Amino acid sequence: MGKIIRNNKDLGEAIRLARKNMDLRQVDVAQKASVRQALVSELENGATTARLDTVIRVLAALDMDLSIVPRRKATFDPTEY
Amino acid sequence: MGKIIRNNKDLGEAIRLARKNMDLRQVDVAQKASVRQALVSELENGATTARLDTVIRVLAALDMDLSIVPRRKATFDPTEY
DNA sequence: TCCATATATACTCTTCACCGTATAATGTCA
DNA sequence: TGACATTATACGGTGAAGAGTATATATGGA
Repeated sequence: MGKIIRNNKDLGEAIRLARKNMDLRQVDVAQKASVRQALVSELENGATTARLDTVIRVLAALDMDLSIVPRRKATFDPTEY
Repeated sequence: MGKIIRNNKDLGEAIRLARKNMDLRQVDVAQKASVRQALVSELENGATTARLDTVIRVLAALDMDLSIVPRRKATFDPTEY
């Protein structure tokens, strides 16, 4: 169903996508989640390994939830190294 | 579908449940995830705010994945304060 | 091209997640 | 109840997440 997150790159893509879909700026998300705009930028670019509470707050700002699901084979990604 | 995670308590419960279901000890999970047994204990008890990569590794050791889903109303929990 | 807005990067500082290690507390079972 | 297995807690050390703040780069109109 939802997007599987196995690294910060996955997370960053998901966050940016969700933000664009809601037509929000990084500052807006940052405010809602009580973090810096800089952090949102870093997260979207997969530049940092965030803490769980941070991820949850940012996702909440984007009306998303973290969820735990049984593992399935990852969808094939030719760009993966 | 999967269990929604909105705080470390949610995470801890999910981890412990999954571990029990697989009939594993904390040490086993710890080894698989390359963390200390102590950390698994702390996570299960919601005693710490873990980092995303840690959560992912521990969940992977339990054949689980993190996933992002659109937010829905939380299921009613009478024990919530 | 100039200007405004948006995003990325930089720097110092503080806090805390996690480590290694050890041990206390709790369960389990003969 | 005693021996063993499992889980919880303790403690000093280290690295990095995130804050605050400032500024350097895009990006997009007029």
